[in-house]
Amino acid sequence: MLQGDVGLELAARVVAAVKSSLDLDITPAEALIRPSNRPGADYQCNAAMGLGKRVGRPPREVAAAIVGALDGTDLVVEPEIAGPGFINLTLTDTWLTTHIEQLLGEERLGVPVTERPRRIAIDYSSPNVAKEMHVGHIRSTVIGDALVRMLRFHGDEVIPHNHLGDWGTPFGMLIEHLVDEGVDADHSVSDLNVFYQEARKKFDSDPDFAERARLRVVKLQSGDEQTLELWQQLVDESMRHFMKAYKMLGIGLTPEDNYGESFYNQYLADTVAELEQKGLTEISDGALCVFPKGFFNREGDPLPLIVRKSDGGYGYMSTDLATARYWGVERAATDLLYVVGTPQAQHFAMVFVASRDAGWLTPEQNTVHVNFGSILGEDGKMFRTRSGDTVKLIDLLTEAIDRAAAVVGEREDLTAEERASIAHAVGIGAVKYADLSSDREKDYVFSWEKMLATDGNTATYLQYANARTLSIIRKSGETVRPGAKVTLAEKAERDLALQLIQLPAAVQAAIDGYTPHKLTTYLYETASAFTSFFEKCPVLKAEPEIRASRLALCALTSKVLTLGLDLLGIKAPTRL
RNA sequence: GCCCCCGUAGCUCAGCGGAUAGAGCGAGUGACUUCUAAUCACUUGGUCGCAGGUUCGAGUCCUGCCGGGGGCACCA
Repeated sequence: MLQGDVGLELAARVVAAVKSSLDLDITPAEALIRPSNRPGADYQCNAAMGLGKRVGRPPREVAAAIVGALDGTDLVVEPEIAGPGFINLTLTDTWLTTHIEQLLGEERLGVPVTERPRRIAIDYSSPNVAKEMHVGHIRSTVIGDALVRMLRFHGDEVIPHNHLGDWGTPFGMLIEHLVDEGVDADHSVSDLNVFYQEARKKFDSDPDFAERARLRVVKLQSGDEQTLELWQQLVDESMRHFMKAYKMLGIGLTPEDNYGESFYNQYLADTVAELEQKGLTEISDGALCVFPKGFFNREGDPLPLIVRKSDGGYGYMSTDLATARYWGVERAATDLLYVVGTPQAQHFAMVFVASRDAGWLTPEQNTVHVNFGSILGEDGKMFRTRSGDTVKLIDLLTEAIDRAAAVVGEREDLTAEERASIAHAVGIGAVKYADLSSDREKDYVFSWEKMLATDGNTATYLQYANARTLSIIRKSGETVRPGAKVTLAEKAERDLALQLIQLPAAVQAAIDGYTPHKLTTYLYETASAFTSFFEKCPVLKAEPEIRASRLALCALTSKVLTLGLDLLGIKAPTRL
């Protein structure tokens, strides 16, 4: 049984052919196997041109030598050499059908488990306590969750952590405001945004209050019991809110995954002491700083990470160094992933350099800022939190579900419960998919219309295709069994089959670059290949053998779409 | 001023150094008594920001420029 992608197998064959015909050692990557978009060719090998240069022979001659030595009769039909030296590879129908038949019985649909699992600590979501989650939190939360799912499926040990903004100076004013409002009034923080804004307003306008807030910060940091209790109330209330959003979104984060700023607080003094001990710090403008090499401010002077502020307090830079130290040393993670917006790129670059200088991370340990573009308003400007016009996350999700419900409501053959469940899957899926289906590094213009669209490259389209596959199978009254005989007569059937075997490559590509959109693109193409097949190839009315074969294709399509969507954190309802 | 990211069809976006740059939306024409029309087929649409360079081959790599965005000392 072939594990993984066919492209890898083809590459191995080409490597062997190059060795035997040209006596050259090349890597599988150098075999340059690519899926081909040429009619009639499934894959192509682009190695001959480069090798021709290397051995000083015409590329077409090299291509002919490779083809002559290629041991691939079980896999591909006689390859054809085209243009300057492209080798067109077409899978035999025998191989393709056999492979499809085998995949039907395979839980992982051909995706291998990694042989070298890693321990991956991933920081994502990271909302602020006492602030309601808004659209700006979608990206980190949804992308992070998808990465967790994909990496776990890949076989890695994944440790998610939610870096809550639950500590620091704002909590002085928040706690004082809580005291003013009456500690027992359990509804006092029910609307977190209003609560925060009121506290802020009082802090700015009432010097008395501001002074109390400052004193409260000192109490908090010195561990005053009563203050900690109040603080805990704020955190708990916020967590209830976060969990509500996570539950709606189908995000797996729980309070167990909380590693907020308050958690790292206990490590800050040691972290800083260690930096001092290693001679990496210096005092600048009264602040204790680390100056990682290669970073400069606008005057051209070295740019610091301020590890202890001039007032003796610790800021986010100390905390982020403490996280790198904690996950790199204490938890021995092999990979540290931070799903945080692009604007913080320089900050993370500095933290990574400083952490390596401090010896907390070895060269074998990867640090990746899984950055993503900003959410922009319709005006193309940054969607600022303080603009007052932010869309609340819960409102957005509710709206998305309502819109989906309006369409599902027309279905009369479903129970109210089914309709609600479908509306939820479709609405939430639309929002998540909108965020996962484009290159995460690019900025994102917020638009209801785009986010809730149900046509084109959207979650709804995939869910719809899946529901149709299952509808056919349901109506057939049969269960498709592994090993069901498959034949590929029509072009639409073969196109679909070829698409279905490429899941492993798509998953790997998405994992390699932490780029979920590579998977969404593949799934969209798969759904598209299915709908073409659906239009052209009747299943239930076909002759028994064809019918069985097409049912098998439907079944495998459904498995691929369902698994793929699951890796993205999107539900695939059996009916729509 | 320095650094980072982006610039592909009217719009939103894919595109792994390979052949004639692809989808969706929009617009136009067809297709539901037939497995779900939340669909499909066909048509329309491009100086890949500009100029050099590397290469057998550049949307993709390098340099410079133009345009947009972001970051650049005690907020995160």
